[in-house]
Parts: sequence; structure tokens; C-alpha cells
Amino acid sequence: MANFSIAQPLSLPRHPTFSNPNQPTTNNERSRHTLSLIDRCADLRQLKQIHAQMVRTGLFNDHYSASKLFAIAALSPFASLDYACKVFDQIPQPNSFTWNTLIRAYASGPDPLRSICVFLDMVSESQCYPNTYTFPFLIKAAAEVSSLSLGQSLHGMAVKSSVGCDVFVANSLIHCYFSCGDLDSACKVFTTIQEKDVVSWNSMITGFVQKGSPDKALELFKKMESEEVKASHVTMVGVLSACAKLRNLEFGRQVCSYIEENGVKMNLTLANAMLDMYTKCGSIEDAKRLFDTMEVKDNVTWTTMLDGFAILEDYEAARDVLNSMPKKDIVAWNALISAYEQNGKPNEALLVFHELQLQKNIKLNQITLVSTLSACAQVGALELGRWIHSYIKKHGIRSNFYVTSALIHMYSKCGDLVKAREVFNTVEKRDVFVWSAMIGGLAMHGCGNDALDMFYKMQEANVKPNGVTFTNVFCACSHSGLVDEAESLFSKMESNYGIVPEDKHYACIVDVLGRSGYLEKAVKFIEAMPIPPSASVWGALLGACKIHANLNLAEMACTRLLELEPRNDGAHVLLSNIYAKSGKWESVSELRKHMRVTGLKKEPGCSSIEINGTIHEFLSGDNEHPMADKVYGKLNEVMERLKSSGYEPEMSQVLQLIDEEETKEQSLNLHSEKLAICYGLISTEAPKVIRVIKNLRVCGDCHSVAKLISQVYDREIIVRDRYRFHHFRNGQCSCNDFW
DNA sequence: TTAGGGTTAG
Repeated sequence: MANFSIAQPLSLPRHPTFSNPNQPTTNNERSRHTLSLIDRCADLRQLKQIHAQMVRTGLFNDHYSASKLFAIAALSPFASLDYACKVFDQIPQPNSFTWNTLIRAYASGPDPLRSICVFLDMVSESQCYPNTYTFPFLIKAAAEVSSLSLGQSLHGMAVKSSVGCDVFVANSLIHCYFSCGDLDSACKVFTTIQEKDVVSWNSMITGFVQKGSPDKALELFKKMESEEVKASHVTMVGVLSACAKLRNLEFGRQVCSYIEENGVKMNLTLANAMLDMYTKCGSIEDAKRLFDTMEVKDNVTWTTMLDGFAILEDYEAARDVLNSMPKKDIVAWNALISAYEQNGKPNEALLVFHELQLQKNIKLNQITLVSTLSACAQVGALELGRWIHSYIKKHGIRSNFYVTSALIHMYSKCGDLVKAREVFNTVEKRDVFVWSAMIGGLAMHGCGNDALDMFYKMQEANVKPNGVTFTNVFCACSHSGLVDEAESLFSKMESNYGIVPEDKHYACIVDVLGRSGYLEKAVKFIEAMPIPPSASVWGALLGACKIHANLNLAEMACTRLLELEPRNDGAHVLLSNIYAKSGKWESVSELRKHMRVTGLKKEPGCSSIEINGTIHEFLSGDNEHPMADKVYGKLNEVMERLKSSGYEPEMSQVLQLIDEEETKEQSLNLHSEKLAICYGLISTEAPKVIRVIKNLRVCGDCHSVAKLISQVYDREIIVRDRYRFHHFRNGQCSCNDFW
């Protein structure tokens, strides 16, 4: 028996809703009056007062009255599971209704599995049998925790209890099977329901939408219509969501008219679903019109609108929406951060994150941290990344697979492979994304064999690789010259792993072959492709032609690439470099003229370095930095010192696009990575590692200079270029000059 | 006598 004490003599609540001009006189009337008060309770305090009075007057001994009180304690908006349990313990011999109510309360609580324990107590301790009310709650709990085996067991029990055909039980099972990813079982249950109701259809439609088959959801909706089942507002939410996922504006608009013509009851959720459909389908005008007419808006409304602008990369409008929100929440902030981060604007994402940190009463969640870590990875903001890592530990934020993968990715891309491995090693569970992130990290640092080991360990751990895993593995092979391994794995992708190679995988293999000098083999591989080669396939071949100075093949690859992407500046620059390397200066100038006439610009080289949490960017020949004078002063000193150690500038690296007044050597010295390294030398002390991130591939001269600086100045330098990492130490680079 | 299943943003 729980310990429940009546704290004070009951005084009927003074709350105005409780005043009753006609005081009840008889016992029956008093009971009825008390029961009506239960229904009108506004908070737990009032309920407890009624409880006390019921105990005092003996009304609590009446089973019906006690269970009414209990149901409110367990399920009302102000419910308290703790208190409800105490009330439950006071009820002698609870009946099915009371047990079911307790099961229901637990099933929708924070720990749904506890409802199963209550169910087991009910079966073992009471004379009550589970009925058509019991199973939907239990099955809901199984759905909440996505436990297929539990769902299946409950399904079996329901059948044995002769309630398997009940439409409520069947509908819960459909929902549960979808949640557990067992679409076949969900469909089987659906077909066995003899008298399907609208919820049966809704469960199927919603299930298909949520499990990535919006087309099937729409098919089902059409079938539902043909069977003349009247759609509800929940049906329409599902159907609109399917349209949004399919980006089918035309059908989406028809659905909106359907809702109006068929008198489907509108509510806020449905209006939000319409708004979402318009924004996802790219019709911001429709969205704005609807948004302006909505009298009631919640945070979903605001965030959907914000996201709509973000999709169109209208960040100013998105920002306005955030500013206008009456109560900004973390989801809205996350929407803006991830919009920037996913559209290649990581610096902007970080600025928003810093602003968010200044807000009071808004707690960062996993999504905030994952998006921000990804932005850190892009710009190489290692210090902020570390801060987020310690924030996660300090605030006990539950690390899920997304967070773990994001941390591994951040540490790897910021050049701290040791820390990336540490994160990987300390987690107990790893899914395919975690493994792939680690393989990707090893790949970009040139640890090809370690990456392959990881790939095999992953399979020993019974984790199935996906397309991303293979991309990362091939990338690792490419940077380490592991041609045979890459070819062998590629040939098994479909047969052994069931993954159909995509364009990016073909591009990887061309890269593997090409880098290692097997140019003819790479061409034959392209010719045998079952899908048309994409720009990235030709780009990989072109890159290899540059390394191995194969002019004829380069011209062919570039022509094919430019047929697909006429405005690919990288291709123009690569070809120009190859011409220059072969001394074909006429061709260089023709290409340069072509670029000028067509307004095509070479992406300027840009290198960044993080000092005390601030990212400093340097463009080629940059004078914008406040300490530019000192940087150039340091650069001169460095070059003199290196020359006296025997360094000679690699003029062959000055390949193209030099303005006439510049000398070749000056041009080399203006490279952004040299400026960033020099800034690192003057802003930090040994033995701090100098970490630089460059947007393009590092040039040969800068590579030699970095090696020499690491020796002459005894500083470790880590440079991330567009393709991989270079660790310079004692005059050597981790890439073994193979990049 | 009581009640239940399906709903939108990241």
C-alpha cells in the first residue's frame, strides 16, 4: 500500500468554478456533485483535495468513483504518474478499466516499456484478462521503442485472446509494424481487417509516407477514395506530406482544393502540413499567402515558413521569420543553422550558433550540435569543435549515432585523427554511419591500410556497409595507391554486398586507376560503364592526366567534362595547367581568353587558419588581413632562410593566368597557403601544430615549402586541401608526395 | 456505467 496522507482537513476549493449555489443535500447528490468536480479539476492540487474528501466521506470505496479519480490522475493534462500510482495502490481489486488506464498512462510516458511490466502484473496478480482496450496501448508501447519482437509477441497474444481481429488492435499493429520497419507485416494486417475504418487507411498512408514510400501513400489514398471511405483531416496531413516528399505541387494543390470541397475539418496541424507542402514544393507565394491568412500559428508554422525561405536560399527572409517569432525555440534556430551549413555557408552557420549561445533559456540539443559540428568540420574550426565535444560531456547530452559520427567527422576534417579514433574507440555501439565516418577520416589522412582494416572489422561486427562506406573505402585506396584492393572490392559491391555502384563509385575507381598511372585502364573502365559517365568521372580522369602529364587524354577528358558542365572553372584551370606543364603557352592563353570572354573565373585560392577560436582567411595575394604587413615580412624571412638551406622555387608550378607585371616567383609567394602558414608561425609558439585549410589542391611548390618549414623551423604543419590531408613533419609529408 | 488506434517542423 502506498503511503497517502491527507495533509489538511478538506475545505472545498475556493476556485470560482467550484462554487455551487445549490448545495447538495442528500448522499447521492453529494456523490454526484463530487464526481462532477473531478471532471472540472484544473490542476493536481484541486484533484488531491477531492481525493481527500472522497476518502473522508467514504466515496473512495466506491469502485466507479475511485477509478474516475484515478483516470484523471493518470491521463489528464496535469497528470502525475507518481501520484496516479499511489491512487492505484489504494484501490482494492482494480478492474480491467483501471488496469488498462495504468497501462495506457505508462505506454505514453517517458518509459513505455514499463506498461509491459504493468501488463505482466495484471495477468499474474489480478483476475482481469486483457481485452480490446488493453492491446492497443501495449502495441503502442512496442511501436514507441520500435521493438519488432515485442510487437510480434503482442500480436500473437492478441490473436490467442481472440481480439486479433478487433479494428483498434489491428490499426495499432499496422502502426507498430511500420515503426519497426516491417512493411510487409503491416500490409498483411491491413488486408486481413474485415471492416476497415478511416484510421486503418490513415495508419497505412502515414506509415508509407514516414517510411520513404510517398508514392505508395498516394496510391492508397486514391484507392481509399474509390472505395468511398471518407477522408479525415489526419488522412489529408499524410497525403500532403506525401506530396511534399514527392515535390508534387500540382497534386498538392489538388489536395488543398479537395480539402475545401469535401469539407474536411481544418485545424492547425493540417494548415501546417499544407504550408510544408507549399514550401517543399517550392511555391513560396502559396506558402506566404496561407501563412498570412493563418490566424493561429505555432512554432511549427513559423519554422516551416523559415525553412521555406531557407530552401530558396533567401536567408534574409528566413532571418526575418526567426526574428518575428513570438517564442523562438531551439528547432527554429536549428533550422537556420542547418540551412546555412547544408548550403555551403558554414561560416554563417557558426555566426548563428554564436548568437544562439547568447540566448537565455534555450537549450542546445543534439541537432544543434550535429549541424554545428558539421560546420566546424567544413571550416576547420577545431577549437569550437572541441568546445562542443566537452559541452556534450558536461551536459550529459545523450550521444547517438549522429552525434558520434559528427564528432569523428569533425575531428578528422580538422586534422586531429588521434582524437577521431579516440571518439570511435570509446563508443559502445557503432552503426554504419559511425564506421563510415571513421573510414572516411582514415581515408582523408592517407591511412589506406587502416581504412581497409576498419572496413573488414565493421563486417566482423555485423554492420552492413552502404554506398557511403564504399565511397570512403575507395577514397582511402586512391590516396594510398591500393589499386588491387579497390578493384577487387568494386567487383564484389553488387554480388556480395547488394549495393549497385553509383556514379560516385565509378568516379572513385577512375581516380584510383588514374592516380596510380593506369590511364588506359581507366579509359577502358569508363567505356565499359553501364551508366553514362558523369562530370565527376571525367574530372577524375582529368586530374589523373594532370599528375601524369598526359596531354592528349586530358584534352579528351576535358572536352567530355565541359560538354556536361560548360561552366566548370576547375576543368578549365586543370587543362590550362596541363598545357602549361607541357609548355603549350599558346593554348594556355587561348583558354585564358575563352574564360575571360565567357566570364568564367577561376575560384580564388583561399586558406584559413584558426587562432584562439577565430578563423583567419587568406586569399591569394591578400592584403586584407589586419596583420598583412607582418605576414609578408615573415614570408620574406622564411623564403630567405629556406633558400639558404637550398630551396629553389618550382617555377614549373607557375602554370597559368599570371598577370604580366608579376614575376613568377612573386606569384608563387602569393599563394594563400604560404600566407596562412606564415600567420601561424607568427601567432603561435612551438610545439603547437599549425593547421591550415585550403579550398583547392595544394600546389607542388607550397608542398615543398611546407616540408622545408617543418624541418627548418621544427614545426608540425597539417594542411587540408580539397582532397586530403598533408602532415608535414621533419621535412617529410604523410602523403609521400603522392596526391 | 467509464476508455482505445492514425497527425505537422529539424
